[in-house]
Order: sequence, then structure tokens, then C-alpha cells
Amino acid sequence: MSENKPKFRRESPELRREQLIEATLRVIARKGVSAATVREISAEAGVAFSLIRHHFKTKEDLMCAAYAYHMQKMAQLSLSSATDQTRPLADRLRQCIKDTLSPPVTNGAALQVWAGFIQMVPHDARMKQIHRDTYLGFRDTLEPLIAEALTANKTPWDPRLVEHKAIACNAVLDGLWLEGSMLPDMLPAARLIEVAETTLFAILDLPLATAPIDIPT
Amino acid sequence: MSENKPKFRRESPELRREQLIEATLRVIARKGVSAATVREISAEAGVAFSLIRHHFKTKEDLMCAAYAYHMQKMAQLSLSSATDQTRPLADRLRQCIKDTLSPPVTNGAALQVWAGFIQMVPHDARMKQIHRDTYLGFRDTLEPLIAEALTANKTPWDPRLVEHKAIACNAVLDGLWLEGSMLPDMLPAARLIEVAETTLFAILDLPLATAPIDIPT
DNA sequence: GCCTTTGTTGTACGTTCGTACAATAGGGGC
DNA sequence: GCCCCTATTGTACGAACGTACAACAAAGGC
Repeated sequence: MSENKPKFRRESPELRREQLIEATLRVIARKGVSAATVREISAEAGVAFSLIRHHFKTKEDLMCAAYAYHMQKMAQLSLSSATDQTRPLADRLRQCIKDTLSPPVTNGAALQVWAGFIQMVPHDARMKQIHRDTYLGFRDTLEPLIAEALTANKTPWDPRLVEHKAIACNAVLDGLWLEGSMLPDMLPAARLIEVAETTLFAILDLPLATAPIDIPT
Repeated sequence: MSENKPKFRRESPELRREQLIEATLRVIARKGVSAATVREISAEAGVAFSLIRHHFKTKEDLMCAAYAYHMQKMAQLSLSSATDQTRPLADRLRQCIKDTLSPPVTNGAALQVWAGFIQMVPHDARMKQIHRDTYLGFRDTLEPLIAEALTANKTPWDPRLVEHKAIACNAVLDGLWLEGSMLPDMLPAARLIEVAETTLFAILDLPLATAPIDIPT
């Protein structure tokens, strides 16, 4: 009978912090923000609840870290192929549309997490900063694509027109993401992508391929 | 010294319920859902906190009522002029755009309330029903306008095309509402309306008036 | 193999939450 | 003007919350 079974594992602060953050996001996704207590989160992570305060000064700190982590992951999943200059513009655009409007980005759980954090934004300066940075990062990634599309289309443009169209494209994607996440059985990914492609290509005056090309995942 | 000053006023259940609902919405808008406790809400309404349980069986019941109340008010503010058949189509559309993307609909506080409720939707069947009804009501109001625009434009259409365009228009408005509510100083109402008009009229193939007409509020 | 470091646990405390219930009092019906 | 109904109040209770702190133990340095 071996008695050298350790009661717990020591992990590096970085790894443990990430585990706690991901446990937080899972709890919020599954049961909502109000259920994301330190006890529930630590149970999800499989540690004692008092450990949270060793890695995060307050619970609010954990929430901020989780918000930044979640938004960064979403933005990366959405726009990872936007800057891949080896592929033609239309391909990149369609890939971004597909990535944004398919799971796991367009997803009820992800929306839950996002909505939970959004309502904290006005009451916490750090949350506000994270939110602003995320939104601007998204738009800053989108704008070069818009400019490239207008140039390819020989449409004369100035920064204001690009920003105008970036706002519009962003709004279409945000709106479809929202509705597709909330009502997945009414608006399946294929429908969302179809609407987004039609609308975005119309906004950008790009020719719309009639038959969908094969987009690698 | 008059001593006949009453300690409180008796109100009808209907009025008191509405007062409590509106107090709930004010608290959520100001301090977030987590601060919307029965004590905070009743203080906002100027009554004893135990009164809430006399008019609402549980706090969850109050939240559901407040959610339905809020969404109904938002939808009404947004689309009140959609069915006014005495005005030309383009006017009605532009009025809806303006109403949707200006305060008090596009508004940080309204977004806070909405986000707070949204994260309750997956965990409560009644909330889910309210949400579904609101969304479908919005789209059902929008679709006749789309169909009318296509007809006026002599574009042949079937229900699927109308639905497609309704989803797109809805997404544009939702997305702009979202971003305008979150970042009002970066996206003022005038900008949102400009983008929405351009995009929606493009989706519907309607001629866009170059100079903004005077839209009554 | 011991020692130091610190990641980890368990317990305890004060606060605030939603709920329950008996007592009070406003106000319309008669 | 009295009485009944019930809207309203005040107090109390158990549960769960975030936080604080001392004791324990895993794991690398020597």
C-alpha cells in the first residue's frame, strides 16, 4: 500500500492563473455570471477556493483577466486569416466571415460570457480599457481589408470612406454574430455566412462568387 | 401641528408593479444586475423591501417582468413609425433607423440592462420565451417594409429573399446599436444613422437621398 | 537528505443576499 | 363613521458570498 500519493500538485503561477481563468469562463458560460463565485470557480478548476486569492488579489482582478483572455481568444479566432497575404482578398474576407459566424465564435456560451462581462464594463475602468482595446483592434484589422478591396475595385477612397465601410461591415458581423449566437436553430451558421457574404460584398462592391468555394477550416 | 400625515400611500397592484419594474431597470442601468437586489430596488422605488414579495412571487418573477417591459419599450421606441402607412416608405425606413440609433434606444444604460438580461436567458425558460418573442416581433415588423421596398423597386422577390434581406437589415441595425451604445463618443448617433442609411438602402437597392430630409422626432 | 520557498489547503468571520411571517395602517364599501 | 380588505411595514432567519489568516506540504537548491 503506497502512501506517497501527493495530496495536490504545485503548478507554476502562470499555468495556475490560466487554469483559473478558463475555469471562470466555463462556469460563466454554463451557469452565468451570478453563479461564478470563487467557490464554484475553484471547484471547476479542482482546487481549494482559497487558492484564488493567492493568484488574484481580488475576485475583480480574476474577472478582468478572464475578460481580456476571452476577448483576445475570440478576436484571434475571428480574424486569424485576415492578414495572411498569401491568399487572395476575397478568400481572406470569406474566411473571416466563416470564422466569425461559426462555432466556437458564434456560440451561445461565448455570447453568455461576453454579455456577462459587458455589463461590468461601465463600472470598472480596467474593463472599459479592455473593451475599447478589443473593439479598436478588431476594426484596425478590418480596415486594411476594406482599403484593399476598394483599391482592387478601382474605387477612389479616402480614410473617411474606409472607416464608414469598416463600421458597416463590423456592424453586419456583430449583428449576425449576436443573433446567430442567441437563436442558433433559427439562424444556422450556413445562413449567417450566406447573408454576411452577400451584404459585405455589396458594401464593398466586390463581385460575389455564385458558387461557394471550398474554404479550409 | 398636524398629525394626520400618512406613513405611506396605498397604490393599486398594477401601478405598484410598474413602479417596481421601473425602479429595477433604473438600478440595473446605473449599477448593473449584481447590484439589483431586492433591497436596492425597493429603496429606489421608495418602499420597504418586503413589499416586493407581495407583488412578485419571487425576485426572478420581477426580473422576467422587467425584461419583458424593457424589451417591449425598446421595440416600440424603435419601430413605432414602421406601420404608419400615411408616410412614404423611405421616410418610414429612415425614421425607424433614426429612432433605433438615437437615444434613448441606442444608449449605454439601455445596453447595460439588455446585456444583464441576455445572460439570464439560457437559464430561464420564461426569459427565453420573452427573448424569442421580442426578436421575432422585431423581424415581423421589418419584413413588410422589406417586401414593400422590393415591390416599389420592381425587384422580383420570394419570401426567402425577403427574409434574407430582413436578417441583413436587422443585423446592421443590431450591430450599430450595439457599438453605438458601447462607444457613444466614438460613434455618435449622426454617424450611426449615416452608415445605417447607406447600408440599408444599398441592401434594398433603394435610391439614397443625397441630402438628409427633415425627419420629425 | 535537509532546508527554504511558496503554492495550497482548511477554517473562520462579517456582510449581504432572498425569503418568511406577524403586525400595522391606508382607504374604499356600506 | 365604522369595518373589512389588503397593501405595506419591520424584524428575523438560514444560506452563500468575498475575504483573511494560520497551518500544511510539494518541489527545487544546496
